[in-house]
Amino acid sequence: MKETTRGASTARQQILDTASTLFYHNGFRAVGIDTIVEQSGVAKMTLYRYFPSKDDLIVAYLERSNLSFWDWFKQAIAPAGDDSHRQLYALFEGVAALCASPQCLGCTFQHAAADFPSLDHPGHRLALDHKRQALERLREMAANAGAPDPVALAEQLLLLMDGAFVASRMFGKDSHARQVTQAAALLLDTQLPPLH
Amino acid sequence: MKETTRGASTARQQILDTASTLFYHNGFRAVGIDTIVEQSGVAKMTLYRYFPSKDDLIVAYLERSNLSFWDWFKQAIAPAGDDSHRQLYALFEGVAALCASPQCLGCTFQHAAADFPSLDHPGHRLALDHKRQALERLREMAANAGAPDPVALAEQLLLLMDGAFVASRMFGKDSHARQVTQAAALLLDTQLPPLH
DNA sequence: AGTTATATATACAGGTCTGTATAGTGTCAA
DNA sequence: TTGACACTATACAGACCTGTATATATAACT
Repeated sequence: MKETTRGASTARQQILDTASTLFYHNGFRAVGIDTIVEQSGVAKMTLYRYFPSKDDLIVAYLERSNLSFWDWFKQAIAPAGDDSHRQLYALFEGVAALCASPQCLGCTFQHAAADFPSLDHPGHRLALDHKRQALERLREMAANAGAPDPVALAEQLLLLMDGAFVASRMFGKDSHARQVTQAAALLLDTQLPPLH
Repeated sequence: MKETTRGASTARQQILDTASTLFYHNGFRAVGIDTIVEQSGVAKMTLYRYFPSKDDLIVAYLERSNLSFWDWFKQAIAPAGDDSHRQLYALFEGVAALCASPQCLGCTFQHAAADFPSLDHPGHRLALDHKRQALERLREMAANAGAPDPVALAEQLLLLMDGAFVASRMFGKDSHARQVTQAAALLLDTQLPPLH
């Protein structure tokens, strides 16, 4: 049998799209199910069919956000080809550009960790997973680029990246997040062998 | 007339202390007035006498948090004496130590900005004010230390500091926030004239 | 003793929240 | 035509939220 009819998947998509915007802009606790129902144009029972609880919806949103992040990540480093050193430069140019875009409101995983302090909550757990993935990916790139201590470099770079997202959330598109490129470049220049 | 009797000020203090812990741990929206009333041991009407609305209580909390931060700041740079260059080193050793302490749960102004996205909300406004003060203070120190571009250096350092607080909130006391000292030192070494 | 200010206890109004219950509509396929 | 399925519309339960109303107790100062 066809497992999804046309209407079924679009309703779910519509709910998730609406919830994403609302969660990202207003925070998880500030957005009620009723608001998502109204703005998505579906019936409440349809929402609860696809997402049995609000937490389930939050989890679906965060999982999709994680995938979106890695799509963005790949695209940001793509111009640098296969050279990890250049990829890291390109990445932090991408971060600055992202934070300068008007629709950027910081990192949703930061907000999830703050909104759900308990480590048991799936929101906090997914936020942690996301940051661990970021650390691992940065470590890998740093190692490929020849860093003597790739773990340390990756951790320092993630500090800058998260700092940039904080700045973006607080100050908007004209924040000091623009300095992330320069700061990352200095860390890279000091801890990587020179570009050949 | 004496404007405050003994009991009056301790009740207000008790309310503010309790609210501080709860807001910092659980977030602003997650904590209800009734919870603060219960845990502080005062009557609800007493709370509303000192703080006519929850927003007023939040404002009082954030203003006191700002003062606490600058107390901590002064104490963190005190061992470095009057030398701005050494003060900046000491500051970021202090940030790493703070983030490594078990009671650290990140920066409450980050949480305020995320919880209250509207720039009109006093919570967001106070968060912005706090970060602007931090930028200005760092710029001043960078200038005193002889930085050719003190604004840029201050902005880069604030990225690191906020990144460290994010790490602390997410990962707890054993986070990559420890790398903030090393990263800041590299930025300082590159952008300040050498220590005499 | 009497006045005033401070704090308590408790109940409640009116709103919002998550999640459920119920009944009905429209569509597609056998 | 019948039945299965996705979706809609609406009402509601039960909890929690902010803020107020009311009546009372306590303590200090005159």
